[in-house]
Amino acid sequence: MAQVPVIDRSSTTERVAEALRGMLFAGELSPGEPLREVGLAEAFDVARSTVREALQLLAAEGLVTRYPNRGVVVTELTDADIEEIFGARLVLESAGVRAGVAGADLQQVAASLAAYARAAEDEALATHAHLEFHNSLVDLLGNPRLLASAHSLTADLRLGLASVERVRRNAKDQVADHRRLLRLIRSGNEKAAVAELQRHLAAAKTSVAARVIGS
Amino acid sequence: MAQVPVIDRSSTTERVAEALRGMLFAGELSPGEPLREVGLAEAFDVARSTVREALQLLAAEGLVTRYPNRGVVVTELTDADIEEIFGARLVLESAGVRAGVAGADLQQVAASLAAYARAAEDEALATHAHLEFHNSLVDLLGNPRLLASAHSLTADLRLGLASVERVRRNAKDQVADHRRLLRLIRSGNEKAAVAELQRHLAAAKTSVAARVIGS
DNA sequence: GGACAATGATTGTCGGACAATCGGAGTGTG
DNA sequence: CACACTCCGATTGTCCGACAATCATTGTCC
Repeated sequence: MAQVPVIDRSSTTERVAEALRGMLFAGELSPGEPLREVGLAEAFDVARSTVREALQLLAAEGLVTRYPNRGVVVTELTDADIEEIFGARLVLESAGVRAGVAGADLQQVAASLAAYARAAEDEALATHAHLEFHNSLVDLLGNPRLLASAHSLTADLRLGLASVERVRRNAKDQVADHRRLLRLIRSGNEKAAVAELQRHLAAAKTSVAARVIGS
Repeated sequence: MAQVPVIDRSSTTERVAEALRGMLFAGELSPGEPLREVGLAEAFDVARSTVREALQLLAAEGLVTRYPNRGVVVTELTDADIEEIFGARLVLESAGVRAGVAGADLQQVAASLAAYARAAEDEALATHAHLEFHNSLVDLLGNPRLLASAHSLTADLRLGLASVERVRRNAKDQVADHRRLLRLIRSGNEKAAVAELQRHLAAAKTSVAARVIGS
């Protein structure tokens, strides 16, 4: 069978959810902003029930929060949330790093790092590529369920970051930071690699917390 | 304010989902069994849209699986699923064990073990208490998101176990097994504690796999 | 000024409707 | 008999309209 054009077989609900995800990550919707069912239904020209299902999907992913009888709002990250997210990431990613040190194939991690380096100039792309590198560490465990958890965690973070003006450090430095981590994994020194990851995440956490809180 | 009876403020959707969860864990619905929207709507005497929302909730939890245009069936665990679940549990629970060795408060773990010991005689209760003990290990990390992941993993397992006749080992032995793990955590020997957990989970995995596959 | 009642907006739930899709039964063809 | 095709019933996906329940807010009264 030769090249066949891809047919979109997704449901309306899924397409609405995807559209909202895009708006969320693009920062077009700010944390705390209410998402009204009727308004969205009219805007997308779909039925209210379809919007409800899409919102429930996003709620399950943690991107939006449902307040019973009062509607859905874009999830707002508290400092406790940020603490939790980075704590969970440390658990998952350090497990991935250990797997890497123990011999898991690092090809995908290297590819993610290269993609990150290429995207470093573009703000929006860089954030995505950066988090994908971290997720690729978790993927060293070869466990789809853990990878899904990691994706969920980083998605929540993107949510908080999208709406904030980017005062990021020199992009080159950022990439170099991650290159060092990969080098440590390759060196086989588990202690050092995990310690570097921990240091990196701790720094990122304070950076994120400073930007998100009180916004 | 004196004793006030608790008012059920849950939505109809949530109550339907809870009812289905109960039936799932009780084994009244077998893996692979289709859940028809109209049938459930009539059985619970609610609207079809309400059933749809409840099913979407359960699908997000992984208890049921949605096949587009063909409906929802009780999730069937393949051997790959079991591999994944136990792999993920090892990551989460070993992280919890490390936190315990490092000094996290073990009171809740001890309480879960005691509850397990009390419930050991009743088949259904014991399964639940057993998994709650393991979840309490993850809770040593003090991270609600990781605890939620652990709950999701063990819930999926209960699903597979509920429908299978229980050929379990002597309950006393089971409890003693876990008591040993707690003792190792208290001893402060990280290596030994993690190794014991790994051994325990590996044994459980083969036991579960033998019971679930080909059912 | 604060308890309280009226109001308006929004969600939660219901019922019915219909097109799209799927699996399977039946039919024909080689 | 194996295979391809068509038709059909069952079920889901999506839409619409309706209404009670709930909440935040505004306005009222003492």
